[in-house]
Amino acid sequence: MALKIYNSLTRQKEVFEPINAPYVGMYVCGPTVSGESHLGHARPFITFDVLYRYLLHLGYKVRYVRNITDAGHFEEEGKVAEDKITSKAILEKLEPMELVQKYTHLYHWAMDQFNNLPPSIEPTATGHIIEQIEMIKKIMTDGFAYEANGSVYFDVIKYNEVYSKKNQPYGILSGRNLEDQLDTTRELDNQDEKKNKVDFALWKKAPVEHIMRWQSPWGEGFPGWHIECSAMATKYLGKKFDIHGGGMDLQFPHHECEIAQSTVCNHELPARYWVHNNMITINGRKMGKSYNNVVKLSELFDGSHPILTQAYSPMTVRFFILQSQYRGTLDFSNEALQASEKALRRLMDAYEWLKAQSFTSEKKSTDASLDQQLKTWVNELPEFMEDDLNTAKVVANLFEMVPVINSLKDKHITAEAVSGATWQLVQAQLTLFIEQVLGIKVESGVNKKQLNGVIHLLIDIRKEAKAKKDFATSDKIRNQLLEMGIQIKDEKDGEVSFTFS
RNA sequence: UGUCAUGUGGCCGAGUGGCGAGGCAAGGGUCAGCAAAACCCUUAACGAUGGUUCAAAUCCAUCUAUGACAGCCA
Repeated sequence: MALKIYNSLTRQKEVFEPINAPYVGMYVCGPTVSGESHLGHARPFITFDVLYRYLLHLGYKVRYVRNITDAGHFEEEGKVAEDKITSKAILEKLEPMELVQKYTHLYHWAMDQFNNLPPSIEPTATGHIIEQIEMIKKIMTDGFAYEANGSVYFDVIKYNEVYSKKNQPYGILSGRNLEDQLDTTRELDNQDEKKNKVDFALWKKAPVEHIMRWQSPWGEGFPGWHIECSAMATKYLGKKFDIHGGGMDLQFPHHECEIAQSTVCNHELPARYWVHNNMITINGRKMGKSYNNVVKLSELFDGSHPILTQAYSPMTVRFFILQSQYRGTLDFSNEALQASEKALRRLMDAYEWLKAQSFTSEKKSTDASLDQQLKTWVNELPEFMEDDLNTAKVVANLFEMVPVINSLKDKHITAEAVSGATWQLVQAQLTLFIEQVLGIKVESGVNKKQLNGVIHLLIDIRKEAKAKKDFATSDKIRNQLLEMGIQIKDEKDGEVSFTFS
């Protein structure tokens, strides 16, 4: 069976065939580091992490490029032309790059919490200004962009005229036609610079107060929103690469514009497979500032957002996301997260127990149908992954096996019911799919507060033992704690303290 | 308003026309000093109305509700 993924470009599931096997190039749009990452960011990065992991598992040599947008773009194109990062920096009295650094660190921290593998290359927009300028120059030379008052715009109408004849109209990815947009695009103020309202900026002239600015053939300014991804993808993955990923909200206009830019420069569609994850909603609503329901990842992990009734661990959130297929919307609620938390614990308890067992392959099975059923569940795991990353089905099968494992643990079934070889297969495949493919790691459920409580309890028991002159017990507690790296010390005043070594 | 999606049991979510995924919750039972866990069993859904079909959650049409995009957004 071969890996099939849904290609937004062709609107169907397609068998994945790399251009240049075993090499695979994958580009995923990363975050704008003008603020802290929120729950919405978690989905694409976890989704594409799983795709990355699965491609690696299949034996591909993957170059995974995920950018960091640190240049800031216009909040409202044409109207205010204000740099998001700069404006926030003034509010916080931080240098723009200081702010970028701060949020980049926080973003990396969150990615690490989720157990996402780092990408192969993580280029920044500000590190590729030259490449972006070169690309814009090329687009202008070919006549698909024009300068107006120090800014450069992409000529969408002209592009559409020329490339419609080559079966590649503007709107090829999003399924929009240009005529509709010309009719319905809202009239924004101050658009006189553009020949047409559908045109988008490649380079923007920097207003005097703008801190982030670079010298260009058109004066001082900063790059437009879309050009960075085209420039960096081309630089690191070539003119044509395998997979381009991102959130569904980026499909239009961002990815559409990327296609137009790259096509003009490189004379071909930049990527073969366009993969888009769907959005996360909160209690049925989209996350957005106006709804006051944007949950930052740090708030999610410590439960500090008012919408949350408790904290949720990174693995709970990861598991929650993987319980659905990436192309559907996923509704977040406390109830749903709590369900995931409990479910994950049950799954991992069973898995960890099984992992610690040893089986000998000589043992024959006494329950052939159960033996066969386990093999079937395990063998279906790759099939589900290869059907457009149906992690929901993978998880469902994992849960089918939990009662069997627990029955073995509680001796409701005998160890001989299933052959040793099958148990070994189950062990190996569960490790592969839970840890490697889904990227779920064992979380220690014990926090410091609980641990301290336990130590105090042991200290109390030791005190009681000493009072009864049961020194065997008291020494056992002290010595074994010491072996675990916890040293308890009897103070002169009779109090007991402890330190972790 | 345009474009595109979506509507599955109390909640979250899979579903490739043909014996009702899975998780959480709920009810009953086994086990058990109590509790928890675990195991077994049970309940329950396919937005509405038509249509195609031997057979539809699944295909078609209309309606309805919700959402996304069209300006930033994962």
